[in-house]
Amino acid sequence: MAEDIIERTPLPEGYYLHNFLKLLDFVNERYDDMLIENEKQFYKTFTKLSEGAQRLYVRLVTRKGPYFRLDKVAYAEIPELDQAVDELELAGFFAVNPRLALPLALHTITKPELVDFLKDVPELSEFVNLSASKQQLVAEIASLEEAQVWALLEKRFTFLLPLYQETVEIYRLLFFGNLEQELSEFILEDIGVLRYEPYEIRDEDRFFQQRQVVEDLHAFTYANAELWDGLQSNHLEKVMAIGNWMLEQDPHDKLKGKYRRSFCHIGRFLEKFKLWEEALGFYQHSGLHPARERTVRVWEKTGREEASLVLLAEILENPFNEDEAEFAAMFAEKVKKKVGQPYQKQKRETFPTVSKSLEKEEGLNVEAIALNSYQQDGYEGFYAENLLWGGLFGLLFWDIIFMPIPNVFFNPFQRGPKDLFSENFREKRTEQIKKRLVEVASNNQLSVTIRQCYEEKFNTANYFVSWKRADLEQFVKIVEWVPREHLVAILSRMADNLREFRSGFPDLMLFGKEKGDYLLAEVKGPGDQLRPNQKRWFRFFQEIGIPYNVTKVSWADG
DNA sequence: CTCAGTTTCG
DNA sequence: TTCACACTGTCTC
DNA sequence: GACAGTGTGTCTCGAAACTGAGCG
Ligand SMILES: [Mn+2]
Ligand SMILES: [Mn+2]
Repeated sequence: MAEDIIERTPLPEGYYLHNFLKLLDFVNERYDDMLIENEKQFYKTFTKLSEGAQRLYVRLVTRKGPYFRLDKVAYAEIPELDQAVDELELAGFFAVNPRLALPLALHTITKPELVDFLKDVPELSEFVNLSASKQQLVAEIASLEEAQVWALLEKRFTFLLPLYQETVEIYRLLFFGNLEQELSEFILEDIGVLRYEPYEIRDEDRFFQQRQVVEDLHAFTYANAELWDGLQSNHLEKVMAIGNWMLEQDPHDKLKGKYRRSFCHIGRFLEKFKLWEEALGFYQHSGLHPARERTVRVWEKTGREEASLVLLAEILENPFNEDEAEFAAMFAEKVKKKVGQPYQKQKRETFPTVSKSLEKEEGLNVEAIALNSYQQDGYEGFYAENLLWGGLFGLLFWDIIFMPIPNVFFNPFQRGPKDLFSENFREKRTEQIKKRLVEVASNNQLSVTIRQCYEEKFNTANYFVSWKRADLEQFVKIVEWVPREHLVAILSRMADNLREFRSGFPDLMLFGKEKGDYLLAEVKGPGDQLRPNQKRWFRFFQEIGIPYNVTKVSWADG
């Protein structure tokens, strides 16, 4: 493969500063009207610093920190370190020994260093247990007289704190459109990790149109990160505090969707604590799916069946999506039955099922065991699920995904257009998609086409193609074995709404002896059941005549 | 010493 | 900050 | 056996360095 023979030339010294300046320049050029005075001043002052100072600032501002210990900072390409530090402090880019929070400063000191330090300082060591864990030690020190601890620490250590962090974040946000991506994106191509599609970015395409959105997104990103921390650590007070903060915000319309999604997560979290009314409040402010579903369920289990029936009727009238509609249809009958209203008996939906009694094997999941069994039955096959079908879509529609249409590409490091998962993705590319589907239906060289795309685009970032796990021969097998009208039907449905139809594909792709002889199998072990999106694909397969089944595995004794 | 989780770096 | 599954308890058939 | 709720592993670029904890 081509990537094996790429020689990696070492990156030029100070490459990170070069990239940082590229980022700043890109933003300055594009967003001059949106930068505030403070940010423009940052740029002016920064670019006047010596190269060593600039390098040191970028080195540290891109690290986690927030504190750094001067005695631990050393970079071969910054020989005059002390001089750079002085310069940065004088110019206001570093604070030296600012007293932020003790735990943050203690974080820069390893446990052995900390014990060593405490042993020399009887004023502190008499109050702490030196054999405690580091976490405890930090907590104990933090509970002592703060000014005294700071003074003692500063006698032994010098702490650096890069300033203008928020300014740098605003620049990053303006460049990437998010805070997940970092400066390291710039070198991924240089070092051969991956490539980015060279799509066209027009001068007038900007991720942000208003300063307000930049600031609102910045604030949201911070709050949301904290929120997720609270959700994952089961910290009720923290989640409540952030939730209430979020409720008080009045962000730009473009941010409302993000807040609403967070409200749903908060509601679910509060339900776990049986805080029904609080959860309902967040659902009411959300409005996104599954907020109404959760509202109905909470009402139902807290004796408000009548209200839930009214909301269920509203949902059925105007469902948010297929998932919500299916829920409402099912749950309405359940509630009617409960309150003694006439209801329709729910008929169980059945799908073609193959039952297999197989032996459990150490280290193999149920999908692999089922696949083994099918292979013994004479099938050829592999584990497919969403990655394979997504990958196939990504390869066959590559140029359409990266088509240069207005306002979808904003920086050189995107894995797809901004509207990839929006409802009007297809609408905006109607003709191209239509034409491509005709090609898929009729091109008798499709396996060649897919090989070419695979080779040409190998390791190029694409939201749908996971190169690490993609297997060209599997794509080729599908293209050769699955009847084209089936392929077209599946791909067309995906293109309709990539958010809804990128998931729910069956686990296994199985092939018989002759072309056209194939099967999609969703493996279900004991206790597992079909998910709503899996059922939706099955109904679609049924309609089209695509062969599929549920493979129910039970464990044989022995 | 090993081991696992995190952070840095190119 | 997604998707699918494992595991649990409850209810219904 | 269906359904609901809860929790977990997985996605991350990968190698190397660093850190803290537990073990013998
Ligand atoms: Mn699966
Ligand atoms: Mn499965």
